[in-house]
Parts: sequence; C-alpha cells; structure tokens
Amino acid sequence: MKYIKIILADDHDLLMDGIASLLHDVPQFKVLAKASDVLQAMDDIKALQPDLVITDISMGEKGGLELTRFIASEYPLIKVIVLSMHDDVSHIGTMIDAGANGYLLKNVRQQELQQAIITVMEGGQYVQQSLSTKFAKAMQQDKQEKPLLSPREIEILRLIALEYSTLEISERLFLSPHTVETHRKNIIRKTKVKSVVGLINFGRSNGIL
Amino acid sequence: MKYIKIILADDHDLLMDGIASLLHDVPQFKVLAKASDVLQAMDDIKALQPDLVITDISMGEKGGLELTRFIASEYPLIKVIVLSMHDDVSHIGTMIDAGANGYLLKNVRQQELQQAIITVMEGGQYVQQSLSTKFAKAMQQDKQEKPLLSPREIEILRLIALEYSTLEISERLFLSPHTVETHRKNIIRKTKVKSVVGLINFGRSNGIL
DNA sequence: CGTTGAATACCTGCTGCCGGGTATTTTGAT
DNA sequence: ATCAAAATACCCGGCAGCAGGTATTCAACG
Repeated sequence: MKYIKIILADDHDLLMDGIASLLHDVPQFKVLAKASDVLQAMDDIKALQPDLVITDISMGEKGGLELTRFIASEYPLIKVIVLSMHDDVSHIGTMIDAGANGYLLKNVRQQELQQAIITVMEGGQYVQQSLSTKFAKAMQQDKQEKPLLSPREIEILRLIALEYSTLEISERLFLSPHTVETHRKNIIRKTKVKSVVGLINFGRSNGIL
Repeated sequence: MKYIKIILADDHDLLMDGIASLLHDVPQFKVLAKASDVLQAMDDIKALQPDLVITDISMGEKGGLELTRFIASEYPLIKVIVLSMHDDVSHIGTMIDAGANGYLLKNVRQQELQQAIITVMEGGQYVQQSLSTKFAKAMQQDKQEKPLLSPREIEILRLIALEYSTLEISERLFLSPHTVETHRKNIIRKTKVKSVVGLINFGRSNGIL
C-alpha cells in the first residue's frame, strides 16, 4: 500500500481543514476528500474507495453513527476513526459496536492522531490514552452488570422524556395505565433517582435519550 | 504593524493545531502560542502581548466567556475572535457583550476565517455570514420580546433540573416554599410546557441548562 | 422441568406538582 | 416621581406521581 487514502467527514469545516493540514505533514497520508454531511461522505466513499475515514460522532443529526454503520456493513475493509467532543464513555461503546476502529477526543495532539491512524491501519484498535482507562473500567462493569433497564422500560423512559403522561403512554402502547405505572416505578427503583427529573438526567447521561 | 500576533486558546488541541496550520498559509499571521486552558491563556497574553486572541466559547468550564471579559477589561486593544460549536443565537449576544470582536462557527472555511481576522484587525466586527442573518432576526425579536424568563426564574429552573424539590429549593435560597411554587408556575406558564419534564427540555434547547 | 426475569395488571395511600387565583414589596426604567 | 416588572408570599382544590405492596403470564435458560 503506497498511500493511506483518507476521507474526512465532519460538519466543522475548520476542523477538517485543520486535520487535513496536519496530515499533510506525513507524506504517506493522502486526504482524498472532505465531506461535511453523511450523504456526501457516502458518495465520496463509493467513488474514491479510501482506506480510512475520519469522522465526527455528532455530524448534524447523529450522522457519525449512521456513517460508521454504513461503512462497517458495506465496506468492511475501510477503517473508521471517530472524533468526539465528549469523553462520554457510553458513546465510545456505541461507536466501537458500530464498527469504529479508533476513538479520539478533539483535544488529541497531532502526534497521537498520527499514531492512531498507523495503529488502526495495521489492523488494531486505538482508543485515546486518556480515555482507555475510563473505558476499561466501564467495560468491566458491563460484564458484571446487566443492562439495567429492559427494552420495554427504555421505551417508556423515552416517552416520559417526550412529556407524555402515564395515561397517554398507556394509550399509545395499548397498555393499562397500571402497567405503565409499574414500569416507571421499576425504572425509578433501578436507577435510584428521585423523580422524573432524575429520569431525564439519567437517560441523557447514559445515552438512552 | 508588521505581523499580526495571534494567541490560540482552546481545549481541543487538534483544532488548535489545525487552525495554526491554516494560519501558516498567510505570512503576516504569526501564532505566538497555544493555550488549552484559561489560566495559561491569561499568562500567555500578559507575557506575549498579542494583537488577537482566538478562543473557544466552551473551554472547559465556560472559560471562553471569562477569558473574553478578562481581555476586554485588562487589554482592550487586543481583539478577540470567538469560535463556537453551537449556532445558538443567545451565545453570540453574550460574547459580543463580553467584548468579542468576531464570532465564527467551527464549520467556518479557511477563507472566511482569514477574512474575519482581517476585518477584526481593521477595527470591525465580524459575525459569520451564515449566522448574521439569524442573529439579525434574533436582535429584532429581542427588541420586541423580553427575555422570557427572569434571572430568578432561571436560577430556580436550574435547581429543578438538579432534582431539587420545591421545599429543598426554598431552603437553599432562603425563600418561602410558596414563592418557589409561584416561580415554578410562572415558568411553566411562560414556557407553555406541561410538566417538569417539559421544563428540562425547554432549558436544554434554550441553553439555560 | 423448574426457575428466573420481563411484561402485564391491580390496590392503597400520601405527598407534591400544578392550575387557578390575590397581594405586597422591591427594583428598574422612564 | 411614576409606572412596570420582578420577586416575594399566601390560599384552595385536583390529580398525577410515587412508595409499598401482590399477582399472573410468558419466554428463556440451564
């Protein structure tokens, strides 16, 4: 492989231009295209067949996740490195599950970015140093803990967050209000929060909402 | 003025490196330093006396705002350009009030960044093209509409979002529970939401939380 | 085949949220 | 000096949310 062909996909053009500029310093990195939305990125991938795509986790409407899944299913040979603003551990797992090979924060230094690209292109996975500790801890917990909330409970939690009352939820899901009550109480018990407000906050910080 | 001396302050090192790299293309731009937190930025400003500081609105703990105010009060001759992830109109006003001379989104293109720097250094104000329309509209609204929520109401909304009950809030603010009740009811009336859940969502989408 | 967890449904009782008022004081703007 | 808005405080009534149970059905897993 002579060059590592790279496509950038991020809705922050400045960042993309910046990354592109940084990558220029390494001769074997070749930035083929910059895409600022998911559709354009997909087109570029089809047309240019890159070796690596560097994308943002939150490109407009959660596009980074979609894009990663698209690449993983359609072009499994193409590597994906995800950049993120958030050090939110739950997002890392989601992206890795979706098929990302690397996960970096946007506060990463040039050197570590280059290291990450090399590692990923050699077939490895690269999670930013400052994150790997935190992530490893979360993974251990995952092995012990069960999913905490059942699918049905998550569904109801989402509806609660959309301002539906218990009665409205029961009508929407063709359930008895009692059942919805029970679910909500179970959610509150499991998450150990005090009120609906706590539920919203829990959902946000755990990537459910 | 031979060079335009620039200091970058942003906790996303990658972005800073990128910007620095972009600015290299213009010979009369000279990046003196990169600071990844507010204190370091202040030190650098004192020591190096730049002509321009480019900073992020959300550097860790809302540091961009602090930094801008610091510069405006201590070194009024130094220009400030603010970069932001959000196209949230409310933030623009805050930063301009704090003394920022330019406001750009991180999706700005290299060319517009350079243009913004030149405009600002010539004594002008520069708000990104794609924002100026929206901003102008918001300004017009501001002349008609009032801030919707009063400072006290915002304070209480924040506490509600932190899972405090009415009673707890009243104790915390040394108020009668009745007063807190009144405030909450006024907030709900003003924002036209149905419940606390709606309040949280309102707060999130309006940058209050 | 038995057990376990998820999903369903119901009951009681209480607290706090919420909608509907009214009213005083303080503050800011004109 | 005056007027408007914000902040403070109180009252009443209704119902939803929440805590604490109990119980049945069904699918999954060993």
